[in-house]
Amino acid sequence: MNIVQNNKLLYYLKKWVDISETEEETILSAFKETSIKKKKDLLVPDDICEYIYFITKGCLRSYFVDEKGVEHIYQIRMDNNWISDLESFFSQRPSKYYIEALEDTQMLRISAEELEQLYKKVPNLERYFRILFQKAYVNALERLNSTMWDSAIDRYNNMLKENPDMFQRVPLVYIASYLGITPESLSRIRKKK
Amino acid sequence: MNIVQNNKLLYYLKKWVDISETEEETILSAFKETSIKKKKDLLVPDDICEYIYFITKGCLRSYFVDEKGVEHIYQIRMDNNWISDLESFFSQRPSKYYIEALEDTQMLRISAEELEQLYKKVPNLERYFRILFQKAYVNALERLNSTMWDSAIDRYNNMLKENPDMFQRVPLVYIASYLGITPESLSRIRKKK
DNA sequence: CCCTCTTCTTAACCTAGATCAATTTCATTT
DNA sequence: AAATGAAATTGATCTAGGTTAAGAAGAGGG
Repeated sequence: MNIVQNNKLLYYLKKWVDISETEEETILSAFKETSIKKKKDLLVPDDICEYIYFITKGCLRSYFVDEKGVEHIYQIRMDNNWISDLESFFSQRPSKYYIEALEDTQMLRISAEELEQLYKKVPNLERYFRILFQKAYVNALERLNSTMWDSAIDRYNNMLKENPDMFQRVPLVYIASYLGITPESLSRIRKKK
Repeated sequence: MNIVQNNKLLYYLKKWVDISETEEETILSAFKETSIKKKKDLLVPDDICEYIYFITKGCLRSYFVDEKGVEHIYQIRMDNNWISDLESFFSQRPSKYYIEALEDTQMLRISAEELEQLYKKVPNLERYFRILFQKAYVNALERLNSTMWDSAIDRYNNMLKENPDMFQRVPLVYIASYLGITPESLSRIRKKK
Protein backbone atom coordinates (compact mmCIF):
# COMPACT_ATOMS: atom_id res chain seq x y z
CA MET A 1 0.00 0.00 0.00
CA ASN A 2 1.15 3.47 -0.87
CA ILE A 3 2.72 5.10 2.17
CA VAL A 4 1.59 8.63 1.31
CA GLN A 5 -2.05 7.61 1.11
CA ASN A 6 -1.84 5.77 4.43
CA ASN A 7 -0.36 8.65 6.24
CA LYS A 8 -3.12 10.98 5.16
CA LEU A 9 -5.93 8.82 6.46
CA LEU A 10 -4.22 8.21 9.78
CA TYR A 11 -3.21 11.83 10.09
CA TYR A 12 -6.83 12.92 9.89
CA LEU A 13 -8.04 10.19 12.25
CA LYS A 14 -5.44 11.10 14.82
CA LYS A 15 -6.50 14.71 14.75
CA TRP A 16 -9.61 13.62 16.65
CA VAL A 17 -8.95 10.33 18.43
CA ASP A 18 -6.07 8.35 19.89
CA ILE A 19 -4.94 5.42 17.78
CA SER A 20 -2.27 2.98 18.96
CA GLU A 21 0.42 1.58 16.68
CA THR A 22 -1.24 -1.82 16.47
CA GLU A 23 -4.57 -0.19 15.75
CA GLU A 24 -2.95 1.77 12.93
CA GLU A 25 -2.04 -1.54 11.32
CA THR A 26 -5.54 -2.90 11.78
CA ILE A 27 -7.11 0.18 10.25
CA LEU A 28 -4.77 0.30 7.25
CA SER A 29 -5.28 -3.34 6.43
CA ALA A 30 -9.07 -2.89 6.49
CA PHE A 31 -9.02 -0.22 3.79
CA LYS A 32 -8.37 -0.98 0.15
CA GLU A 33 -6.84 1.34 -2.40
CA THR A 34 -8.93 2.17 -5.46
CA SER A 35 -8.90 4.75 -8.19
CA ILE A 36 -11.30 6.08 -10.77
CA LYS A 37 -10.78 7.97 -14.00
CA LYS A 38 -12.22 11.40 -14.67
CA LYS A 39 -15.86 11.35 -15.86
CA LYS A 40 -16.43 7.81 -14.61
CA ASP A 41 -19.18 6.98 -12.12
CA LEU A 42 -18.40 5.65 -8.68
CA LEU A 43 -22.12 5.19 -8.01
CA VAL A 44 -25.26 5.33 -10.14
CA PRO A 45 -28.92 5.36 -9.04
CA ASP A 46 -30.47 2.01 -8.08
CA ASP A 47 -27.10 0.58 -7.15
CA ILE A 48 -26.34 0.02 -3.50
CA CYS A 49 -23.50 2.22 -2.29
CA GLU A 50 -21.19 -0.52 -1.05
CA TYR A 51 -18.33 1.58 0.23
CA ILE A 52 -17.40 4.69 2.05
CA TYR A 53 -14.37 6.35 0.45
CA PHE A 54 -11.58 8.49 1.81
CA ILE A 55 -10.29 10.62 -1.07
CA THR A 56 -6.50 10.80 -0.95
CA LYS A 57 -6.20 12.75 -4.20
CA GLY A 58 -8.77 13.96 -6.67
CA CYS A 59 -12.26 15.38 -6.88
CA LEU A 60 -15.80 13.98 -7.08
CA ARG A 61 -19.35 15.29 -7.20
CA SER A 62 -22.61 13.78 -5.90
CA TYR A 63 -25.82 14.69 -7.67
CA PHE A 64 -29.29 13.55 -8.54
CA VAL A 65 -31.33 13.98 -11.69
CA ASP A 66 -34.88 15.36 -11.37
CA GLU A 67 -37.96 14.38 -13.42
CA LYS A 68 -37.06 16.96 -16.07
CA GLY A 69 -33.61 15.45 -16.46
CA VAL A 70 -31.80 18.32 -14.73
CA GLU A 71 -28.75 17.48 -12.59
CA HIS A 72 -28.60 18.87 -9.06
CA ILE A 73 -25.24 18.73 -7.32
CA TYR A 74 -25.31 18.64 -3.54
CA GLN A 75 -21.75 17.67 -2.81
CA ILE A 76 -18.30 18.34 -4.24
CA ARG A 77 -15.46 16.67 -2.39
CA MET A 78 -11.71 16.86 -2.82
CA ASP A 79 -8.53 15.54 -1.22
CA ASN A 80 -8.66 14.29 2.37
CA ASN A 81 -12.43 14.12 2.62
CA TRP A 82 -14.88 11.27 2.84
CA ILE A 83 -17.46 10.57 0.18
CA SER A 84 -20.33 8.07 -0.03
CA ASP A 85 -24.08 7.95 -0.18
CA LEU A 86 -24.49 7.40 3.55
CA GLU A 87 -28.19 6.66 3.28
CA SER A 88 -27.62 3.78 0.90
CA PHE A 89 -24.36 2.72 2.54
CA PHE A 90 -25.87 2.26 5.98
CA SER A 91 -29.30 0.99 4.96
CA GLN A 92 -27.85 -1.17 2.15
CA ARG A 93 -30.74 -0.04 -0.02
CA PRO A 94 -30.59 1.34 -3.60
CA SER A 95 -29.21 4.83 -3.97
CA LYS A 96 -30.92 7.82 -5.60
CA TYR A 97 -27.65 9.50 -6.43
CA TYR A 98 -24.73 9.60 -8.80
CA ILE A 99 -21.17 10.00 -7.63
CA GLU A 100 -18.87 10.98 -10.49
CA ALA A 101 -15.16 11.74 -10.69
CA LEU A 102 -14.32 15.26 -11.84
CA GLU A 103 -10.62 14.37 -11.91
CA ASP A 104 -8.64 11.14 -11.92
CA THR A 105 -9.06 10.21 -8.28
CA GLN A 106 -7.39 7.93 -5.74
CA MET A 107 -9.27 6.67 -2.73
CA LEU A 108 -9.21 4.30 0.21
CA ARG A 109 -12.44 2.38 0.55
CA ILE A 110 -14.14 0.17 3.13
CA SER A 111 -17.44 -1.72 2.98
CA ALA A 112 -20.23 -1.35 5.52
CA GLU A 113 -19.61 -4.83 6.89
CA GLU A 114 -15.85 -4.36 7.11
CA LEU A 115 -16.41 -1.07 8.88
CA GLU A 116 -18.64 -2.78 11.46
CA GLN A 117 -15.87 -5.32 12.08
CA LEU A 118 -13.36 -2.55 12.37
CA TYR A 119 -15.47 -0.66 14.91
CA LYS A 120 -15.24 -3.74 17.11
CA LYS A 121 -11.48 -3.98 16.80
CA VAL A 122 -10.87 -0.24 17.10
CA PRO A 123 -13.62 1.32 19.24
CA ASN A 124 -12.07 4.76 18.86
CA LEU A 125 -12.86 4.62 15.18
CA GLU A 126 -16.53 4.70 16.04
CA ARG A 127 -15.75 7.72 18.16
CA TYR A 128 -14.02 9.27 15.17
CA PHE A 129 -17.09 8.77 13.00
CA ARG A 130 -19.33 10.08 15.76
CA ILE A 131 -17.31 13.29 15.70
CA LEU A 132 -17.14 13.35 11.90
CA PHE A 133 -20.90 13.01 11.45
CA GLN A 134 -21.58 15.46 14.22
CA LYS A 135 -19.48 18.07 12.44
CA ALA A 136 -20.93 17.16 9.06
CA TYR A 137 -24.41 17.63 10.50
CA VAL A 138 -23.56 21.05 11.93
CA ASN A 139 -22.08 22.07 8.55
CA ALA A 140 -25.14 20.84 6.69
CA LEU A 141 -27.39 22.95 8.93
CA GLU A 142 -25.18 25.99 8.33
CA ARG A 143 -25.40 25.44 4.62
CA LEU A 144 -29.16 25.00 4.88
CA ASN A 145 -29.50 28.31 6.71
CA SER A 146 -27.31 30.02 4.16
CA THR A 147 -29.30 28.57 1.26
CA MET A 148 -32.58 29.63 2.81
CA TRP A 149 -31.67 33.10 3.96
CA ASP A 150 -28.62 34.46 2.16
CA SER A 151 -28.64 35.85 -1.38
CA ALA A 152 -26.88 34.01 -4.18
CA ILE A 153 -24.22 36.75 -4.14
CA ASP A 154 -23.51 36.18 -0.45
CA ARG A 155 -23.29 32.44 -0.94
CA TYR A 156 -20.93 32.92 -3.85
CA ASN A 157 -18.67 35.26 -1.88
CA ASN A 158 -18.70 32.91 1.05
CA MET A 159 -17.71 29.99 -1.10
CA LEU A 160 -14.96 32.04 -2.71
CA LYS A 161 -13.60 32.68 0.77
CA GLU A 162 -14.07 29.18 2.22
CA ASN A 163 -13.23 27.08 -0.83
CA PRO A 164 -11.05 29.14 -3.18
CA ASP A 165 -9.32 25.97 -4.43
CA MET A 166 -12.62 24.67 -5.79
CA PHE A 167 -12.69 27.48 -8.34
CA GLN A 168 -9.34 26.31 -9.65
CA ARG A 169 -10.43 22.73 -10.10
CA VAL A 170 -14.18 22.57 -10.69
CA PRO A 171 -16.05 23.95 -13.75
CA LEU A 172 -18.39 26.83 -12.91
CA VAL A 173 -21.46 24.93 -14.13
CA TYR A 174 -20.98 22.53 -11.25
CA ILE A 175 -20.23 25.24 -8.72
CA ALA A 176 -23.43 27.03 -9.77
CA SER A 177 -25.48 23.90 -9.18
CA TYR A 178 -23.80 23.34 -5.83
CA LEU A 179 -24.71 26.92 -4.85
CA GLY A 180 -28.30 26.28 -5.94
CA ILE A 181 -28.33 28.67 -8.90
CA THR A 182 -28.07 28.50 -12.71
CA PRO A 183 -24.76 28.93 -14.57
CA GLU A 184 -26.21 32.09 -16.11
CA SER A 185 -26.82 33.63 -12.70
CA LEU A 186 -23.35 32.70 -11.52
CA SER A 187 -21.89 34.31 -14.62
CA ARG A 188 -23.80 37.54 -13.89
CA ILE A 189 -22.69 37.52 -10.26
CA ARG A 190 -19.07 37.13 -11.29
CA LYS A 191 -19.34 39.90 -13.87
CA LYS A 192 -20.52 42.44 -11.32
CA LYS A 193 -17.34 42.21 -9.26
CA MET B 1 -37.04 10.42 38.58
CA ASN B 2 -40.23 10.08 36.63
CA ILE B 3 -40.57 6.54 35.28
CA VAL B 4 -42.37 7.55 32.09
CA GLN B 5 -39.62 9.95 31.10
CA ASN B 6 -36.95 7.31 31.74
CA ASN B 7 -38.60 4.71 29.65
CA LYS B 8 -38.82 6.98 26.65
CA LEU B 9 -35.14 7.79 26.55
CA LEU B 10 -34.09 4.17 27.02
CA TYR B 11 -36.68 2.97 24.55
CA TYR B 12 -35.17 5.15 21.85
CA LEU B 13 -31.59 4.24 22.74
CA LYS B 14 -32.39 0.55 22.65
CA LYS B 15 -33.89 0.87 19.21
CA TRP B 16 -30.34 1.26 17.90
CA VAL B 17 -27.88 -0.21 20.40
CA ASP B 18 -27.73 -2.89 23.10
CA ILE B 19 -27.82 -1.55 26.64
CA SER B 20 -27.42 -3.83 29.67
CA GLU B 21 -29.45 -3.41 32.85
CA THR B 22 -26.55 -1.94 34.79
CA GLU B 23 -25.83 0.44 31.90
CA GLU B 24 -29.45 1.55 31.99
CA GLU B 25 -28.90 2.64 35.56
CA THR B 26 -25.71 4.44 34.68
CA ILE B 27 -27.35 6.29 31.82
CA LEU B 28 -30.42 7.33 33.79
CA SER B 29 -28.42 8.66 36.69
CA ALA B 30 -26.31 10.77 34.32
CA PHE B 31 -29.32 12.64 32.98
CA LYS B 32 -31.18 15.27 34.94
CA GLU B 33 -34.82 16.18 34.57
CA THR B 34 -35.63 19.79 33.70
CA SER B 35 -38.57 21.71 32.41
CA ILE B 36 -39.22 25.05 30.80
CA LYS B 37 -42.32 27.18 30.47
CA LYS B 38 -43.81 28.22 27.15
CA LYS B 39 -42.11 31.31 25.60
CA LYS B 40 -39.04 30.98 27.81
CA ASP B 41 -35.55 30.67 26.32
CA LEU B 42 -33.44 27.59 26.85
CA LEU B 43 -30.54 29.27 25.08
CA VAL B 44 -29.76 32.80 23.92
CA PRO B 45 -26.94 34.06 21.66
CA ASP B 46 -23.52 34.53 23.27
CA ASP B 47 -24.30 31.95 25.93
CA ILE B 48 -22.52 28.61 25.75
CA CYS B 49 -24.95 25.77 25.14
CA GLU B 50 -24.13 23.71 28.20
CA TYR B 51 -26.46 20.77 27.66
CA ILE B 52 -27.91 18.45 25.13
CA TYR B 53 -31.60 17.80 25.83
CA PHE B 54 -33.86 14.87 25.18
CA ILE B 55 -37.43 16.21 24.96
CA THR B 56 -39.82 13.89 26.76
CA LYS B 57 -42.83 16.11 26.25
CA GLY B 58 -43.24 19.51 24.64
CA CYS B 59 -42.02 21.57 21.73
CA LEU B 60 -39.12 23.95 21.05
CA ARG B 61 -37.74 26.00 18.18
CA SER B 62 -34.16 26.99 17.31
CA TYR B 63 -33.64 30.20 15.40
CA PHE B 64 -31.25 33.05 14.74
CA VAL B 65 -31.88 36.74 14.20
CA ASP B 66 -30.32 38.42 11.14
CA GLU B 67 -28.89 41.97 10.89
CA LYS B 68 -32.35 43.32 10.03
CA GLY B 69 -33.80 41.78 13.16
CA VAL B 70 -35.71 39.04 11.33
CA GLU B 71 -36.00 35.61 13.00
CA HIS B 72 -35.07 32.54 10.96
CA ILE B 73 -36.16 29.20 12.35
CA TYR B 74 -34.09 26.20 11.34
CA GLN B 75 -35.36 23.62 13.76
CA ILE B 76 -38.62 22.70 15.44
CA ARG B 77 -38.44 19.70 17.74
CA MET B 78 -41.10 17.84 19.67
CA ASP B 79 -41.47 14.82 21.95
CA ASN B 80 -38.77 12.13 21.90
CA ASN B 81 -36.22 14.17 19.99
CA TRP B 82 -32.92 15.70 20.91
CA ILE B 83 -32.29 19.42 20.89
CA SER B 84 -29.18 21.52 21.45
CA ASP B 85 -26.84 23.83 19.62
CA LEU B 86 -24.33 21.13 18.81
CA GLU B 87 -21.76 23.58 17.53
CA SER B 88 -21.66 25.46 20.82
CA PHE B 89 -22.19 22.33 22.92
CA PHE B 90 -19.20 20.48 21.53
CA SER B 91 -16.88 23.44 21.05
CA GLN B 92 -17.94 25.08 24.32
CA ARG B 93 -17.96 28.39 22.50
CA PRO B 94 -20.71 31.05 22.48
CA SER B 95 -23.81 30.20 20.50
CA LYS B 96 -25.34 32.20 17.65
CA TYR B 97 -28.80 30.81 18.26
CA TYR B 98 -31.90 30.99 20.38
CA ILE B 99 -33.74 27.92 21.61
CA GLU B 100 -37.24 28.79 22.83
CA ALA B 101 -40.08 26.69 24.21
CA LEU B 102 -43.26 26.79 22.15
CA GLU B 103 -45.07 24.77 24.83
CA ASP B 104 -44.42 23.93 28.46
CA THR B 105 -41.72 21.34 27.94
CA GLN B 106 -40.09 18.53 29.94
CA MET B 107 -36.60 17.34 29.11
CA LEU B 108 -33.72 15.18 30.24
CA ARG B 109 -30.40 16.99 30.00
CA ILE B 110 -26.73 16.13 30.15
CA SER B 111 -23.65 18.37 29.98
CA ALA B 112 -20.80 17.94 27.52
CA GLU B 113 -18.44 16.83 30.25
CA GLU B 114 -20.92 14.39 31.78
CA LEU B 115 -21.57 12.98 28.35
CA GLU B 116 -17.85 12.37 27.84
CA GLN B 117 -17.74 10.51 31.15
CA LEU B 118 -20.78 8.51 30.16
CA TYR B 119 -19.25 7.52 26.81
CA LYS B 120 -16.43 5.93 28.79
CA LYS B 121 -18.79 4.00 31.05
CA VAL B 122 -21.19 3.02 28.28
CA PRO B 123 -19.30 2.75 24.99
CA ASN B 124 -22.45 1.81 23.13
CA LEU B 125 -23.81 5.24 23.87
CA GLU B 126 -21.14 6.69 21.63
CA ARG B 127 -22.28 4.22 19.01
CA TYR B 128 -25.84 5.47 19.51
CA PHE B 129 -24.78 9.06 18.92
CA ARG B 130 -22.70 8.02 15.92
CA ILE B 131 -25.86 6.55 14.41
CA LEU B 132 -27.99 9.51 15.52
CA PHE B 133 -25.71 12.12 13.95
CA GLN B 134 -25.27 10.05 10.84
CA LYS B 135 -29.03 9.98 10.34
CA ALA B 136 -29.37 13.65 11.26
CA TYR B 137 -26.73 14.48 8.66
CA VAL B 138 -28.51 12.49 5.95
CA ASN B 139 -31.79 14.23 6.84
CA ALA B 140 -30.17 17.65 6.76
CA LEU B 141 -28.81 16.96 3.26
CA GLU B 142 -32.27 15.84 2.12
CA ARG B 143 -33.74 19.02 3.50
CA LEU B 144 -31.03 21.05 1.81
CA ASN B 145 -31.79 19.45 -1.55
CA SER B 146 -35.49 20.04 -1.05
CA THR B 147 -34.92 23.69 -0.11
CA MET B 148 -32.71 24.27 -3.12
CA TRP B 149 -34.69 22.47 -5.77
CA ASP B 150 -38.33 21.99 -4.75
CA SER B 151 -40.98 24.71 -4.90
CA ALA B 152 -42.47 26.12 -1.69
CA ILE B 153 -45.69 24.25 -2.52
CA ASP B 154 -43.87 20.92 -2.73
CA ARG B 155 -42.06 21.57 0.53
CA TYR B 156 -45.33 22.47 2.21
CA ASN B 157 -47.07 19.33 0.96
CA ASN B 158 -44.14 17.22 2.00
CA MET B 159 -44.15 18.66 5.48
CA LEU B 160 -47.91 18.14 5.72
CA LYS B 161 -47.31 14.47 4.92
CA GLU B 162 -44.21 13.93 7.07
CA ASN B 163 -45.11 16.11 10.08
CA PRO B 164 -48.89 16.51 10.23
CA ASP B 165 -48.75 16.83 14.02
CA MET B 166 -46.66 19.99 13.72
CA PHE B 167 -49.59 21.82 12.17
CA GLN B 168 -51.66 21.01 15.25
CA ARG B 169 -49.14 22.38 17.68
CA VAL B 170 -47.02 25.07 16.01
CA PRO B 171 -48.23 28.51 14.78
CA LEU B 172 -48.06 28.91 11.01
CA VAL B 173 -45.66 31.88 11.25
CA TYR B 174 -43.06 29.50 12.62
CA ILE B 175 -43.79 26.75 10.13
CA ALA B 176 -43.42 29.30 7.32
CA SER B 177 -40.00 30.34 8.59
CA TYR B 178 -38.97 26.69 8.98
CA LEU B 179 -39.99 26.11 5.34
CA GLY B 180 -37.96 29.13 4.29
CA ILE B 181 -40.88 31.31 3.18
CA THR B 182 -42.91 34.25 4.53
CA PRO B 183 -46.18 33.77 6.43
CA GLU B 184 -47.93 35.57 3.57
CA SER B 185 -46.68 33.01 1.05
CA LEU B 186 -47.68 30.11 3.28
CA SER B 187 -51.13 31.59 3.64
CA ARG B 188 -51.49 31.79 -0.16
CA ILE B 189 -50.28 28.22 -0.62
CA ARG B 190 -52.84 26.97 1.90
CA LYS B 191 -55.63 28.95 0.27
CA LYS B 192 -55.09 27.32 -3.10
CA LYS B 193 -55.81 23.80 -1.86
C1' DC C 1 -3.35 21.87 -35.60
C1' DC C 2 -7.92 21.55 -36.57
C1' DC C 3 -12.45 19.93 -35.12
C1' DT C 4 -15.75 19.00 -31.95
C1' DC C 5 -17.55 19.32 -27.49
C1' DT C 6 -17.91 21.45 -23.35
C1' DT C 7 -17.91 25.58 -20.68
C1' DC C 8 -18.96 30.30 -20.15
C1' DT C 9 -21.12 34.66 -21.23
C1' DT C 10 -24.65 37.95 -22.66
C1' DA C 11 -29.22 39.73 -23.52
C1' DA C 12 -34.42 39.84 -23.42
C1' DC C 13 -38.06 38.34 -21.04
C1' DC C 14 -40.70 35.83 -17.19
C1' DT C 15 -42.25 34.12 -12.60
C1' DA C 16 -42.21 32.46 -7.74
C1' DG C 17 -42.15 34.34 -3.84
C1' DA C 18 -40.93 38.78 -1.20
C1' DT C 19 -42.35 43.19 0.55
C1' DC C 20 -45.56 46.57 2.16
C1' DA C 21 -49.81 47.81 4.06
C1' DA C 22 -54.28 46.99 5.78
C1' DT C 23 -57.79 44.02 7.84
C1' DT C 24 -59.68 39.98 10.15
C1' DT C 25 -59.51 36.26 13.28
C1' DC C 26 -57.99 34.10 17.40
C1' DA C 27 -56.19 33.60 22.14
C1' DT C 28 -55.01 35.27 26.62
C1' DT C 29 -55.48 38.18 30.45
C1' DT C 30 -58.26 40.94 33.34
C1' DA D 1 -67.24 39.75 28.50
C1' DA D 2 -64.09 43.26 27.14
C1' DA D 3 -59.56 44.44 26.00
C1' DT D 4 -55.25 43.64 24.22
C1' DG D 5 -51.90 41.56 21.55
C1' DA D 6 -50.48 37.84 18.56
C1' DA D 7 -51.47 35.16 14.37
C1' DA D 8 -53.40 34.78 9.91
C1' DT D 9 -55.27 36.51 5.64
C1' DT D 10 -55.66 39.42 1.55
C1' DG D 11 -54.40 42.57 -2.12
C1' DA D 12 -51.07 45.45 -4.78
C1' DT D 13 -46.63 45.84 -6.19
C1' DC D 14 -41.67 44.57 -6.70
C1' DT D 15 -37.40 41.86 -7.50
C1' DA D 16 -33.90 38.09 -7.46
C1' DG D 17 -33.02 34.76 -9.99
C1' DG D 18 -34.95 31.52 -13.67
C1' DT D 19 -35.77 30.55 -18.62
C1' DT D 20 -34.82 30.70 -23.40
C1' DA D 21 -31.81 31.45 -27.03
C1' DA D 22 -27.60 32.60 -29.12
C1' DG D 23 -22.86 33.21 -29.61
C1' DA D 24 -17.89 33.23 -27.83
C1' DA D 25 -14.08 31.10 -25.78
C1' DG D 26 -11.50 27.10 -24.19
C1' DA D 27 -9.66 22.51 -24.28
C1' DG D 28 -8.94 17.72 -25.23
C1' DG D 29 -8.77 13.99 -28.76
C1' DG D 30 -7.56 12.41 -33.46
